[in-house]
Amino acid sequence: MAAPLTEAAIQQVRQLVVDGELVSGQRLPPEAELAESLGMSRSTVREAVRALVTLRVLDVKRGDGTYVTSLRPELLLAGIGAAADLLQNEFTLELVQVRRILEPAATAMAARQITDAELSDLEACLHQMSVASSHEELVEYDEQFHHIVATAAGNATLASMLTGVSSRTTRGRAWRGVIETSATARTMAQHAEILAALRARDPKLAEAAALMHVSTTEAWFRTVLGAAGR
Amino acid sequence: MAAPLTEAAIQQVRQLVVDGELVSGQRLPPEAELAESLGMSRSTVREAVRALVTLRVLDVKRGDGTYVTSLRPELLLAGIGAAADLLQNEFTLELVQVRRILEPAATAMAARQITDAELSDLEACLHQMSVASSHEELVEYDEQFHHIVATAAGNATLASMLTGVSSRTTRGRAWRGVIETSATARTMAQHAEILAALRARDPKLAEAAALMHVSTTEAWFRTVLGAAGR
DNA sequence: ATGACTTCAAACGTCTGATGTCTAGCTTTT
DNA sequence: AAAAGCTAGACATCAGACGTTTGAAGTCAT
Repeated sequence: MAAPLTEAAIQQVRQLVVDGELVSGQRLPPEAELAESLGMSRSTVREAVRALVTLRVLDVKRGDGTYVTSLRPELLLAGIGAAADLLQNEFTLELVQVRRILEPAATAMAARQITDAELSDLEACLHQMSVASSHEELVEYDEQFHHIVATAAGNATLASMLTGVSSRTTRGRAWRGVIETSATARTMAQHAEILAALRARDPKLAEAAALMHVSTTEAWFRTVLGAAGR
Repeated sequence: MAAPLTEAAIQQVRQLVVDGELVSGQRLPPEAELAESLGMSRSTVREAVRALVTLRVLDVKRGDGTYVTSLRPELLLAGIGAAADLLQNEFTLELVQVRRILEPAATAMAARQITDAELSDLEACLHQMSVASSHEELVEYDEQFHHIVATAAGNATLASMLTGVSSRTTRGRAWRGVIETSATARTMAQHAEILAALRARDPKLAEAAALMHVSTTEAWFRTVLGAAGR
């Protein structure tokens, strides 16, 4: 049979992490040693390490060594965002649908435990959006707004996944739609409604406000993709 | 500044895919040509290719060439499952919580459009589970059951994410709990209830049945992690 | 003794070139 | 025309060399 040595190396090192023989923050043996102990050349080990770096399991510090990352959800699930950007148009609506499920749930959770500091941050975001002078700025603070809400839900895994499905490109396209349809005022109002619900610590209301917001985005994509897409 | 050539190569090739210059199924130039056109050595190009293979963007066929994958959600989001297995115990509960959000929603969607063939498959799974003779077999058919439901929801992106958060290790641990607490009969009954709701094409009921099921799992993990975990 | 500067060994980053192995497609044979 | 064998091209792996960066030990002036 074939000899996918690199793949084997990836699995072996990965297994060391799963089994707890390599813990978060720990330093790996130098590439040369690893190569010898795994019975392969340094090039092959490097390819394996590169793969695990891509998965955010390892972190290489040049001139120093290779370390195991914190293995936190924010890192390991960051790939979702990258993946979302690569999905074809065909799946844009699917992404929004997932967001439609996650965002209301997360917003409801946030309503139960959001801090005053986070509420202030949200208000600041809202203000920045209202005075934004460029499309990029608008998207930037919109992203920040939703990220704060997701984080306030107190579930890092959920927050990472939600952030991932709300990738920047999708968000950018949605805002272009908002502007084209002169719905900026309405969208801003929706954000204000979400903030108000959170401030009132009203989970049900927050859930509803978030659903309204995502649904607007969904409707926009449905018309665009339905008309031009295919 | 530093010269992360490999990283640059990854981004460049990735950008070619995003920009549509490399479409799904297309073959890339040979490593040698790529190296020359990107102005770097073959080793470096290989590391970049390896990274993109890990992300399931490229697929290397030895002796033949390197191709762009289908870029479907099942591929690009498969990493979620791998990531879930690497998450520390600390985040197990977070994963279950996400599943608690996604699974009822997906099950409700499935109730609206599941096919008769899929219903038959589910029944077959259920039967296999009832006569399973080993722990592995049980987990196997349980996994299959939920995967069919997720797929029947008609959203490949959602299905991939749901499958990802229901990683095999987590599922295995949950079943161990089911057996330890002699709750096998009850768990089987819950699956039957989900199937019944789907068969009745009753979204609300299906949602409720799925929520009940996931909540049982969540409760189990809460006791285990609360007691021994820390 | 303290702080800043210098030196240096270790480790990663990149390149080169050679050899092994596999695949697809063509050629030959039947 | 179908099956067996052959070959060019492409990936897999290896070995070795050299460049760059980093952290820390060591040095020196204050």
